[in-house]
Amino acid sequence: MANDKKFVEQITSMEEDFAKWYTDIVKKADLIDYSSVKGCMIIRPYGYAIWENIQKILDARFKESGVENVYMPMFIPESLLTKEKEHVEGFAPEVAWVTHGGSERLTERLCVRPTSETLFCEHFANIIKSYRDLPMVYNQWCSVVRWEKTTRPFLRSREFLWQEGHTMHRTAKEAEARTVQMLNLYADFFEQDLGMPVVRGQKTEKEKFAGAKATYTVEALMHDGKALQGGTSHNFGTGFSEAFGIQFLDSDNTLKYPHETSWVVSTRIIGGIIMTHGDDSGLVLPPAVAPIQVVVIPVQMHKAGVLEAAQKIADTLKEAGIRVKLDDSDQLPGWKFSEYEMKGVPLRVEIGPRDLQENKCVIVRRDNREKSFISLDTLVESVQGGLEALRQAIYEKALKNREERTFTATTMEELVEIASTKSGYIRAMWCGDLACELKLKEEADVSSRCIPFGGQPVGTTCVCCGREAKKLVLWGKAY
RNA sequence: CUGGGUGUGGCGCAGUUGGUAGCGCGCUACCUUGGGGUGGUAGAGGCCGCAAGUUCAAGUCUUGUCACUCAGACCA
Repeated sequence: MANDKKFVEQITSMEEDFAKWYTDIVKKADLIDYSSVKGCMIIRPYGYAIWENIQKILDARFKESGVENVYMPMFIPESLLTKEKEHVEGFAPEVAWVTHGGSERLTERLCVRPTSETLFCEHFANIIKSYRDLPMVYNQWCSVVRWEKTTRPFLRSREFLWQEGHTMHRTAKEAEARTVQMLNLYADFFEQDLGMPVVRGQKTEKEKFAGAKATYTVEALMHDGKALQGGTSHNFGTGFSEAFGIQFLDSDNTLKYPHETSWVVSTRIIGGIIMTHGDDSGLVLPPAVAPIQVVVIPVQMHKAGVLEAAQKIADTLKEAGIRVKLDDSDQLPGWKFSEYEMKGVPLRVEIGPRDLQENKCVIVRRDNREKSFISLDTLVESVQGGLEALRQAIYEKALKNREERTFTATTMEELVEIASTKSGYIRAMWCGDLACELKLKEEADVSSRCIPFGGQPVGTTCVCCGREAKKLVLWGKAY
């Protein structure tokens, strides 16, 4: 039953204006509302449910890997924040300060946490005494505040939700292993659950986290060819330990500094989901995090038996552990189709009088709108199969987009040419010098996204200066 | 922070040489329709972002300010 009718236009098309398309979706899919404080957004039930699903999946995996959840205060005294030099320099420009309690001026101003390394470190210094106290593998789910100049829902807001893991280890080797372990955990989550292909790699000195020894990243490519850092995992070495005087007595009876790691994902990944999978009809949600995985829409629901049949379908799916919603509101079916497409519900089940007689229903996939008529006897299998097929299809589509948008440059002219005419990743060799990185920014307006793990060299000399190069870097424009 | 755009019922907009606010969608009720936003009837809803100024009179002119938004710089 081919359907070539025009679909209702309710949002700006991607082609026309990607940024406007994005904000249209965020609003029309009921994910957020703006608040009276610039850059602070209200995450509405549908948007928050996505975050809750993300939390549920990640939290379970964290705990499987030995993570314990804690909660740290939201205020950091100025003296504490400034203990690690690189760290404070990285964050000072964008922290919000509390200067008064009631009407009284505080003797020391407090910053609203932009991140909690310093708080964790202060605490670790108090509780770590012996090698027997290690490793310490903590995480917290909270919000942080960064006074950004320009803001965009999910992508850059002044307050945002995240998780921040902070761990302390006896040896450098163990800390490095944890850093990589968490990076891989994120990568699996992105690829398997969110259907977002990622590149695992290391950040350059310039792009790494303030105070870190090494920063690893999973980089995703959005539909418009801009990169988004999905998750990040840092190895701090002993830098913070030394700054905060965290020491433990090792089994050889000498005092040592523990090795620290930190790893983060934020609500920004919701923006990533939108910009990876969405289309001109709205959101497309990966089943793993979709608040509603299947919507059941009765057609001619006042005819005998229709609503009952729809209810039975919903009940059957719910029993099978599928998140299902029956929409028996008095909106017209066509209206409902558009509504749930905007909200990115992966599968739609239609049931009407015609299907009843034949013990059938219609399943429609959100990503390609393919309709199939299925027997009610195999409903659960068909729906599960449909969800799985969609999961794979959106991953493949995103992967194809990335492949089509990954270019290679061996000369500066080539790189500038690509950067000015195309949008995506540019693979190019780099000597490791900051000057060349800055020059690429200057001349091609690209930044280094990461040094991919196992990246195959595309040459032997730096694309910028011509000196010997060993590292392949993915360059691009980022959110 | 720099530069551009926009602020008028919930949303999208109109509003002429200054004369005291209108349209579409949505919302409410009823009818109708129902496999891609059905059609109709009757309603509710506005200190025109905020503050000064000019004027007999300001949505309209002036200045300031705030917010949203886009493009940069910066960051998850």
